Amino acid sequence: MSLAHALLTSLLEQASSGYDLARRFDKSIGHFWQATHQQIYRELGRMEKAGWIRSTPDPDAGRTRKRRYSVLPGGRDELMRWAAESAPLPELRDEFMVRLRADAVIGPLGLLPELGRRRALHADKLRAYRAIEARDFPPDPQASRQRRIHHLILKAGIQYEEGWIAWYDEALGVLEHA
Amino acid sequence: MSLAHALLTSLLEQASSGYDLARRFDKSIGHFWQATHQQIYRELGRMEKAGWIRSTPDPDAGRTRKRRYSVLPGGRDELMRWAAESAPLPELRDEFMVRLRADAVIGPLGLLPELGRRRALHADKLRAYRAIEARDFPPDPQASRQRRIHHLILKAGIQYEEGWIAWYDEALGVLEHA
DNA sequence: TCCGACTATGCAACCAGTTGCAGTACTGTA
DNA sequence: TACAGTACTGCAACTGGTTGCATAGTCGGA
Repeated sequence: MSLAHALLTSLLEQASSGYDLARRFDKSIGHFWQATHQQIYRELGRMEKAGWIRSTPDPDAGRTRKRRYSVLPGGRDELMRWAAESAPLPELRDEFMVRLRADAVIGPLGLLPELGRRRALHADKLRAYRAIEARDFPPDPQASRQRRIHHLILKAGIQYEEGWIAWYDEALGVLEHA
Repeated sequence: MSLAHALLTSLLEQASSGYDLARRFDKSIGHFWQATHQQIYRELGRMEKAGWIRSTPDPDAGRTRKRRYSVLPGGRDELMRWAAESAPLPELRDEFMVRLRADAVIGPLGLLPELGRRRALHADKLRAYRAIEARDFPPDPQASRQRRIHHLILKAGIQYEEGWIAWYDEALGVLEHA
C-alpha cells in the first residue's frame, strides 16, 4: 500500500488539503506515482482512522469544507518503517510491445504513425523534465542532501525518457524498411 | 483490455493450452506483459464466448482436461483492429522513488543496501536478455521482418535495464557521499 | 504401493485503481 | 442578479489483477 506512504511523504514536505495533494501529485512525486483525487480522499480517510495524520479545517478555507492534513508522529514512524522495506522492481508493462508483436505475426498493421506519436510524447516529457532541471537544479557543489536526492529522482525520469526516445528512433528505422 | 490481445498474439504464434500460455508468458511477451494463470484462464473463457478463439481437447492431453486454444477469424480481425488503436504511454510507477523522497525529507533511512539489491536485479535481467540476444539474434542482414521486430522488442528491454543500471550507479554515488 | 512433485484447470474473495456522477461553495463577469 | 467556471469533497459501481484454495491426473522414486 504505497499510496499512503506517498501521501505521508508529500504531507511531510508540506501539510495540505486533499485537493492540493492531488494537484501536487501531478508534478513532483506524480512523475513516479499517480493517483486520482478519489483515491487520495479515500486513502486520507483511512490514514486518519489509523492515527497517521490528523485534519483541521484549513485556515485558508473560508466557508468551504477544505481541510488541512498534517502528519502525526505515528505516521512519521510508519513512513520510516516502510521506507526501509525492500520491494520488487516495478514491472515493465507496455501494450505497444504487444501491438508490435501482433504486427510481426500478422504482417504490417500500419504502426508507424502511432510510433511517431509515442516518440513525440516521450520527447515532450523529456523537455518538461529538462525545463524543471534547468529551473530548480543549477549546478551547485554545495547543494543540500535533500536537493541532491530530488535532482537524482528527476534524473531517473530524464534517463527513462531518453532511453525510450533512442529506442523509438531505432524502431522507426526497423518498421520503415521492412 | 490488452490481455486478450496479448493472448491472441501468442496463440497466433502458436496454438496452445492455457497452461502453456502461462509458461510462455514468463518469457517472450511476458517481458512486457505479465499475467497469472488465473487471469489467463478467465480471459480464455471470455474470448471463447466472444467467438475469438475455439478450444478442442489437446491431442497430447492423454486423459487430462488439457485443451488447445486456437484463433478464429473473428479473433484475428479483432487483433488487427486493436493493434491500430492508439494508446497512452505506460506510466512510470516506482515506489522506490517514493522511498527516496521520504529519505530526503526525513533524513538518511539506510536505503543503500536496497539500492544495491535493485541494481543487482536489473543487472540480472540485463544478463538474461543479453543471453537471449546472443542465442536468438545473431547478426544477419537478411533477417526476416518478424525476426527484426522480435529483436527490436528485446532491445527495448535491454535499453530499459541498461538505463536503470546507469541510474542506480549514479544514485549510489549520491547516497554514499551525503 | 504410497508419496511428493509437477501438469493442468478452475472457483471465490479481495484489493487497488478508474470512471461517472453529484453536491457545495467561491470567484469573476455580463 | 444570473450564469459560467473552478475549487473542493465525496458516493457508487465497475474493472483488472492478486491470492488462497481446491481438484484431478501423471510420473518417478523410496
